[in-house]
Amino acid sequence: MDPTSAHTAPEAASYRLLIVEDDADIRQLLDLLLRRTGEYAEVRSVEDAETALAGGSTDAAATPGSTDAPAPDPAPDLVLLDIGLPGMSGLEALPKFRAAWPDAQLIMLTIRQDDQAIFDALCAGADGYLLKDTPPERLLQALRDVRDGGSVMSPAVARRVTQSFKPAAQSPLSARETEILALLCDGLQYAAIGERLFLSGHTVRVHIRNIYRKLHVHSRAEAVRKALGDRLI
Amino acid sequence: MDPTSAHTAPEAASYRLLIVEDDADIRQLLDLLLRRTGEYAEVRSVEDAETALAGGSTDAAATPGSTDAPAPDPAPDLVLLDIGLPGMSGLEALPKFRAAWPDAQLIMLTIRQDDQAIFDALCAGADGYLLKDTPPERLLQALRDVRDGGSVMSPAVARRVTQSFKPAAQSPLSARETEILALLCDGLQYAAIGERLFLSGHTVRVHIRNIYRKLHVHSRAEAVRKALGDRLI
DNA sequence: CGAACAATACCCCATATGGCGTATTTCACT
DNA sequence: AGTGAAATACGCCATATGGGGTATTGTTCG
Repeated sequence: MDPTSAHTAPEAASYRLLIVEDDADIRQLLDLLLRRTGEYAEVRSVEDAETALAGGSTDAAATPGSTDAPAPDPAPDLVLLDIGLPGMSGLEALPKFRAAWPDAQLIMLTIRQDDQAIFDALCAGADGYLLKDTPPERLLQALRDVRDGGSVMSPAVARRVTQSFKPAAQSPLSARETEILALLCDGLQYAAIGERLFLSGHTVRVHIRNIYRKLHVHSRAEAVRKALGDRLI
Repeated sequence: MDPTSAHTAPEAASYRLLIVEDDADIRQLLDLLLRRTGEYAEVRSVEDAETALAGGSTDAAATPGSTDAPAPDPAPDLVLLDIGLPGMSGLEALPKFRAAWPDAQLIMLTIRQDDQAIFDALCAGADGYLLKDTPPERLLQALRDVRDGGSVMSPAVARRVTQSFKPAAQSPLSARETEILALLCDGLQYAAIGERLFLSGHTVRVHIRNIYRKLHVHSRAEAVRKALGDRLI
């Protein structure tokens, strides 16, 4: 029943963490928190993406057990990545991390919760998105969820994401126009749409003309883009 | 620090739950679990969507405090909705619930974790998606997150969702073709694309022809649909 | 070294598209 | 009773589109 122990397998194989966070205080706090759990074979924390990709370790001194041998740093299994980094931003770093460690779980850990950052990160291939105000217990739980093959999003982030799937609140289009727009998105041409709906091609054309006017577009390509982007269909 | 008390405001205003679940055992278990917290002004549980929308209560007998007056059932603030319901499915019920209670949070609580169910539900306007194997403590935490304005997804569900944002693993298109496809999605025509890329319209046309062949489409509309749907751009 | 592909550029041509009209009917709202 | 929007249908016409070719130049890979 204890939520902190649920799903916590008896120390799965070696599992390596990498923290990329420029703020020294937060970085060391995270480093300490995650080390203390004893759940991870390695916790490495660096201050920027360049260092992470180069293999260096900012807080190496905080790891008494490690030798000074420049171990060829095995791939991390999970990366906690800040967005607001000096130099290469977390968003720019995402694809590079993905290329460097294809099997690593890349989790954003940032203060930003605007749509821009969230969807940029997800579209760049982030496997999760946590906010920095996540309480320690929940952060640990989230990382366990990721280790178990799941993904995680802070509730505020999940809200943005679920909202993004919702159909447009109010479409400027009539029911008939929406119906025709859907067929247009399927690539059907005037006559074909007409056959489906038992209309003349002329009528379909008028409808599409009205759709273009209402959506402020001038071509099928733009109409399809807007229809899919704004979830009009 | 206790994760079960974090974010739990001192009994916010009245907050009503509605559970729609056909399995009597599960329904009563949920009902009991949620009532016991004392966090909710009302916990109503019904066995199908029709009953929920009609205002009836299957487990009314389990609510000793309630009178037999047919109260005009105030709108619930949060609905836990199963998908595999007898009669109207949870997916069909979603829009009706949304229409009946525009401000309610509609959270799926189901055993299904296939892409079909998940994305159907989200596209139909679900505010969250939890799996039935969610441990009780985590279910309660999730509902608190929802009450606080967030959304929730079980890790396995969140995984599917985050994956859906990732760019296509391997596109059949060359870099140049991808570039041209992007401009095509913007609604530009041959000549305009050519101007942007310092190409002749003829060349653009050949590229687009090749794109069509590789994507198995025959029109701009289909190409745009596929490009956006498969995240080729 | 040859095959295959990517990228560039041009040709012909039937058809689809989109901008501009007009017109009728129905239905809702004022 | 009138105004407007939606849905139906038709016209003209310049241009864009897509299916079919050919050709040259590189690069890459076996």
